Amino acid sequence: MLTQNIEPNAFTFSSILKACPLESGKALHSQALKLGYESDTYVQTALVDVYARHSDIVSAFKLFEIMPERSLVSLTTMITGYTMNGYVQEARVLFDRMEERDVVCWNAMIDGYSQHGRPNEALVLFRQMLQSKVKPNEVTVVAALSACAQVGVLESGRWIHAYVKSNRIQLNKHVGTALIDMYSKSGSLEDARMVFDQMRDKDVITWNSMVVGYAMHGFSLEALQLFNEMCELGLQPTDITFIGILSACANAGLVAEGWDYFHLMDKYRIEPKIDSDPILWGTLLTAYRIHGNVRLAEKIMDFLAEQDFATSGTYVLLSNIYAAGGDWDGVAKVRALMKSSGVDKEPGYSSIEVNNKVHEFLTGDMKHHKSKEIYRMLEEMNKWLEAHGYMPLSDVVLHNLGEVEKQKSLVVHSERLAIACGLISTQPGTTIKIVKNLRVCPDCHAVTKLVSKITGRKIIVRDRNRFHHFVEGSCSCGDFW
DNA sequence: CTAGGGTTAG
Repeated sequence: MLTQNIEPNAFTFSSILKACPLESGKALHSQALKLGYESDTYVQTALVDVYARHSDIVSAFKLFEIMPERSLVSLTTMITGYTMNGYVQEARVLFDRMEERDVVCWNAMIDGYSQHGRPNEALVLFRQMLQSKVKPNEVTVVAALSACAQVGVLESGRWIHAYVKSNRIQLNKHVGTALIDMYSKSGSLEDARMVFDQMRDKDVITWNSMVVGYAMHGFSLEALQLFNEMCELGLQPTDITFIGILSACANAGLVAEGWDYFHLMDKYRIEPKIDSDPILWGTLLTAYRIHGNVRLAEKIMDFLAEQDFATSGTYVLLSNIYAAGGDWDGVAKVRALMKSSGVDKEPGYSSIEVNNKVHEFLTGDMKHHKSKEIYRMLEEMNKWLEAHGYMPLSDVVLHNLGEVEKQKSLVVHSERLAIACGLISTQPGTTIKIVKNLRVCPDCHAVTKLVSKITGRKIIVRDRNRFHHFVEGSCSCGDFW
């Protein structure tokens, strides 16, 4: 166009600016200035978008600031730009100042929260949207379902599913996959599978989320079965599919099959790749915990601290390695190190959803309005455990306490409080679902197995990485986690 | 003509 000496107009600029690399964006920016399109609102908005998409939030904001008129679209573009780069609060300030809001702008804000680890705020905003006169659409429910999946709130997720049905929101690929993901992360594989089976228009991402769902729950054979089905249908598995089935093989101890699938990756031209070093080091530390190799664990830890890879999780892991060997000086050393490096142990909590309300528990929490009954139930549970000859696994407790105190502190682990709450507030025989922010501790794992046996209840626990289905005294993870 | 969706092990 330029070589033919035809002058691009504002529309040309804004359309080319969509999906263009940063350097071309900059070039187009100066072109637009030369041709006098700098005050065109479409061009300006597209430029804000280009800069924000390439993490140049400063340039984006500079442009946004000098725009003579702020339209709904330009404000939404800036909100999206902010949230894309993690400036969720700044986005919210703009959002709150808007005089009118349409569905896209609500979606941008809700999704911004959801994609940046603030699912509860996403859900609060979603409820506010329902009160407003703007109707949610497919995009809204996908963002809201993703938030439900993160928090693990099955009842709220179900409500949104019902809302989809009764408000003529199309159950397209995106909505369907979000539903599958929400159901499996909220502990209901049955519902996830039901949505999966009902969907007519499935793509590889839909299949992946079902495969990953099965793998996450420890249903390895189902995951492999589904993988075979998708291959027979001629679908090309992706790296995520392989993550799902390889972890399924690992959890089920299917070593030979694991290698077969690993070699199959070649056929689909998928390169083995590792994209998160710190987590891999954490895995190595876990292995050293299992094998009690303190010296190597220390070496790794020094390295991690040096590289700024150390997280509260890796410190706690090292501390547990010391604690398991009775090295309380080591434990104290790690504590001091955590303090000096400004890393806090992430407080563990467990939550349970009862009647659409989420009840959250910290260790030793007394804030619940039914605390008295919950603690009475805990005592009851202890009696059951004692009668079954249960020995507490007190090694796992982080602190240097006497044996009696250690056991006391195990008894009030947040997971046990949540289970006690579930036992007193749901019908006998119903499944109890718990969500935890950390990994399950070995003691709580053993206790939950026994409680499932004694009460005849199925207890489903979602921890930081995966699901545990406790049924009749055993767990779907096969005690491997 | 401008803005917005889904899956991710250890």
